Amino acid sequence: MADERSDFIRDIIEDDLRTGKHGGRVLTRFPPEPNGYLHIGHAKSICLNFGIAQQYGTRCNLRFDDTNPVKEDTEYVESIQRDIEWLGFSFGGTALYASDYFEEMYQLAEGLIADGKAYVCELTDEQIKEYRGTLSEPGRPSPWRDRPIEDSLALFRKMRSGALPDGACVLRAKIDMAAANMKMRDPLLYRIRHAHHHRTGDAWCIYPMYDYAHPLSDAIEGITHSICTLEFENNRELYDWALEHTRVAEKHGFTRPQQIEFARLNLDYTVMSKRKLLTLVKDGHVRGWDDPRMPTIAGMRRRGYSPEAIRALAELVGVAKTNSVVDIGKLEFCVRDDLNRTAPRVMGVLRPLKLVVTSYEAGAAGGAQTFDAPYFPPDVGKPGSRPVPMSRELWIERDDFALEPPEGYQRLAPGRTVRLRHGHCVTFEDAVVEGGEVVEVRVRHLPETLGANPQGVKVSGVIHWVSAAHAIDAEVRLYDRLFAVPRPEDAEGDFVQNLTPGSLEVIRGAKLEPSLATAAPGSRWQLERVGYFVLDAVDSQPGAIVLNRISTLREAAPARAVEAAPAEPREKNAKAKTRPAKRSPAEYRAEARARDEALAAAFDRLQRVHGLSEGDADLLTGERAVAEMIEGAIAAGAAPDAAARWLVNDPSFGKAPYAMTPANLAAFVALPLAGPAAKEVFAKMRAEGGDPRQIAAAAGLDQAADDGVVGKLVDDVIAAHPDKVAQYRGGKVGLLGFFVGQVVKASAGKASPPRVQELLKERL
RNA sequence: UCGGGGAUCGUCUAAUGGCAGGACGUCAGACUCUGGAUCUGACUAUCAAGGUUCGAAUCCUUGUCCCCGAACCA
Repeated sequence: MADERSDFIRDIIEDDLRTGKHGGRVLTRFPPEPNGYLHIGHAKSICLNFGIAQQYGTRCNLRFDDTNPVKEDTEYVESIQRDIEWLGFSFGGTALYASDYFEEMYQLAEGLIADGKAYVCELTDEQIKEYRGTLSEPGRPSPWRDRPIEDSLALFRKMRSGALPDGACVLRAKIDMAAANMKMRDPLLYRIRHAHHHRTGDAWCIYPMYDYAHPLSDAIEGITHSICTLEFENNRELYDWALEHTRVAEKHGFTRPQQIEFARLNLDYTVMSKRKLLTLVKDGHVRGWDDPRMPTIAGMRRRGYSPEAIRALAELVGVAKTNSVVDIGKLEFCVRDDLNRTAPRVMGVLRPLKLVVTSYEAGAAGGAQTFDAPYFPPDVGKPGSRPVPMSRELWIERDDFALEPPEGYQRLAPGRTVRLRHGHCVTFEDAVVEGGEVVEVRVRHLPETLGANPQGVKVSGVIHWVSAAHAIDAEVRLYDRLFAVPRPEDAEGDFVQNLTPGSLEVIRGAKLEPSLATAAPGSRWQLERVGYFVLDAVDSQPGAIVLNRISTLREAAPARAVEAAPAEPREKNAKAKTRPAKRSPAEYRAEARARDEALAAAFDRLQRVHGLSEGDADLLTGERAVAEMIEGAIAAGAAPDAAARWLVNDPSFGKAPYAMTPANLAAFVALPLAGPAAKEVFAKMRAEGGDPRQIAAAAGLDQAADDGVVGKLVDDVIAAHPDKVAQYRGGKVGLLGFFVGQVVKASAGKASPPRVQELLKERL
């Protein structure tokens, strides 16, 4: 893997490696819950986590997140392992299980209780919900929150002992019922579940919640980068809380893992949620989890998609934090791109029409002749060929003959000559029509046209064919997109209403060339001019071949059906509608001034006395610290507009308290500093305090470089980039910024950019 | 008492104050014993407005839109 692509997660890992954050270790994990089949969205995550492990020469743990016995099953454990290995990744043959850590998690929970960090709560689930408050209202503490530690400990042990029924009580973290992040309002750590677990059997009747089990599992294994999807952003604070207060990583001699969230894969014309996929299976809209129309790994495998194609898609779509919906065409591209290079070409006719070559001898063998046809076209450059028998009676595709050809039709029609792929050219003689339908076409072959074009005759195209006497029959299953609309989950009503009505078409009398008789189930082929197909791994038998269409060939414009996908206005989702409106920072500042006369007075003064704009005055009077800073600086002699500019454009505005004094600020704005140098000094003064003159002097920024020095740097930069200079002189004036940047960089920030620009313009 | 994220060609994704680039797609052409593949060319973007700066996709402000969070699910 020479040019490994990067992304923001790999950037973080690189940084951590550089700084030695995890002692140079990298360890990822893929943590599915065994409650469903893996789908293409999981594939992206698998490629990410296992891909990183490969790239850094480490391991990715497959860990089943099996903390909810009522939903989980070994059937899923097995399918998940199979799918990961099929995708081409290795987890060392042994999967890990969160349930293996139940005892340690339990002990750590007792520790939390002993530290006063957790308590047993006897509120009912309705009460817990009620006490939790809402998005815009704080919660109230549970009456059990401050019960004695000993009581909680005894009760927790009783929970474990099995003496308590489901729902009697739960273990909760004691964090903050008023936290703005609802995940931190005393979240549940353990609940009672008298249920049989697929691995631990009946050993436990209490089970840890995800938010507790997950960080602990990561830490126990020594995971360094715990990569998950965006919806867990709110959980990160709790993830860190659990690590901090159990100190579990430290107990295992590891650094604490870091949770990083990325955007899950969404594909248009597809649904991806486990619940909806389960509905499709259970309600019989598809033939099972491995139905070739399903976006499951098992479905795509049966459809004939290769692991390489799926990995290529993951590579193609990249990793970022933007919610996105990937064009399903990208998947199709990856599939075709892979198959073009790997699938041998053979011939097969889906909807047969009899073609009689009258110039051939009559009889069963029909003056048989055999062509040696290569499996791959020259551009693919792979070896191999097979014999293709030819005879008097052939099958051709019904679509490849037209009595009245439409414009641009490059196939057989009255008066025309076409090439039989790998064989002769044939010229139309006659068509037999019965009941308005063409039932037979008669042609004469041109003997000298094997490997050569006929003299003086136009060849209207190339069509595929199969010798009728030698053909083998096959069932062909043509799959289309499962959903007819780009976003099946968006439309109101049930998503199954958006199913494509004929997403599976079964053709029974297809005719294949005889070489396919020995093809292996699961093998992939291109039926030339028709598409890519795979012998169905389940239903295809020797003598009774079943082909699944993996994909059509890419079709050029004239043949392609115009598919209009009108962009319906998206409807806001139901949850978004219930969310309370937020107030803006501007509203908060206005409220602060209404509350605080001093702020209101400053707001007024800054505008009327010091001449600041209303906008700046507003920003500077939202809180005391800022108002005092600007007014203090002005009192110390600072120009009001300059001081205001620096405060208002401060990247840390409102994020951190000022370390500088108003006098520092006043001294700063009086300094003859500009450009990056000024920013550097301001940032340091703001963060650490101190006299800006000293800061500037210490950094050597108190004096701008003189023209002589700058002039030399300009000459150096011009000499170092002759190609850019040529482009600039050729009219690419945008490059001026590039040159200025180079010179300023070379001067370590001392050159004055406006002066550099002048000098550059003179000399370019 | 609301909090956390996000917005760059039609789509996905780069550019971490200095040339808005790549891929998919679309269109046009070349080539072709697959209407495939390949090749060439074209197309199209920084959510909006203000500000800072020699220079802004990137920094600041305001606004708009989207996603996530109130399971004893993960």
